[in-house]
Amino acid sequence: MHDDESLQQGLHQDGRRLTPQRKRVLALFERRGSGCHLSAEEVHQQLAQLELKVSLATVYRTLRLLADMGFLQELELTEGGRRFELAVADHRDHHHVVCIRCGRTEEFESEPVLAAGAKAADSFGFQLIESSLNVRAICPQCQD
Amino acid sequence: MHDDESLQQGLHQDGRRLTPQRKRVLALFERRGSGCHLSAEEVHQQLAQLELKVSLATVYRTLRLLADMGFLQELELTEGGRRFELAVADHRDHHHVVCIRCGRTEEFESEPVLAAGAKAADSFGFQLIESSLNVRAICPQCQD
DNA sequence: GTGCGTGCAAAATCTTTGCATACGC
DNA sequence: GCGTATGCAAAGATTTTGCACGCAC
Repeated sequence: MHDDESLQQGLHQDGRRLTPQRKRVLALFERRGSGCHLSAEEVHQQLAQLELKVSLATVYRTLRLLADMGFLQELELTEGGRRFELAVADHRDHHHVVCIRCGRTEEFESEPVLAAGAKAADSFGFQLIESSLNVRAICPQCQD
Repeated sequence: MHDDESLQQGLHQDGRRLTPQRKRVLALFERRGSGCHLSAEEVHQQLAQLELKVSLATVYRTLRLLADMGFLQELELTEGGRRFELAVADHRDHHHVVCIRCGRTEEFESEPVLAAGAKAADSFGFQLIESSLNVRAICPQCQD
């Protein structure tokens, strides 16, 4: 579990500052847990509901910052804008099954997939950062 | 290799029409081959260079149509807009290694990855459509 | 001829940026 | 205090849509 201190430490390393806004955004993801995918707009609205206003521009800046720092993970699902989720060590390399009709998303893990991604990166001389398998499918409710 | 006839046939099934614009867009992808990822803007510009003008709005509409029909495949790389590539039967399930710095992309195939995707979809009761593994990494040229 | 498709321009989204002010350090 | 971060509003980037005309069928 990340806390204010690890965030502060990471920020100070680069001469950055721990602000209420940054704490709020990260805390929101932590409250929601590791399986939660949020867009910038959703982060903005959910914080507003909690009476913790953060401007949308700052949400965008903060999401990018937290993703660059490794606290968040950007998803590549392309369904109505970019989404982010908490990057937790033991949860970093899970994958997604997305329903192409209703958007319902399930997660899973797979050792062979991770191994294949690592092997592929290596074979091209690339330095692996992370890999994610997106499975597009139709969920039971949306099947005709 | 798709040709005008299979496109026409698919279109007519749904009361749609074979237009020069639709032929041009699909033909562009076929000329480029199966490994080519193009955004709407790129399709628009490349057609313009060939003196085959298609309005950008129509390019967007056509890309979505062709993807829905299965001629094209939408990629989920989220690097500067959505991209599409030709969906060829024997090439449908390849995966991508993307350099997060320069965007260079390499492709690879992996049987275990396909199997893992199919198994995951099945375990949730989802009907598999396709799966793609995106590996984010740093290419040799961009490594410090 | 019927009605789907196109081009154009406007609108709707989504995201970034410039700048003055506020505040973490 | 110094310099980063924020909020606001404007600009940018990307994608969609309304409408009149054109063309595939």
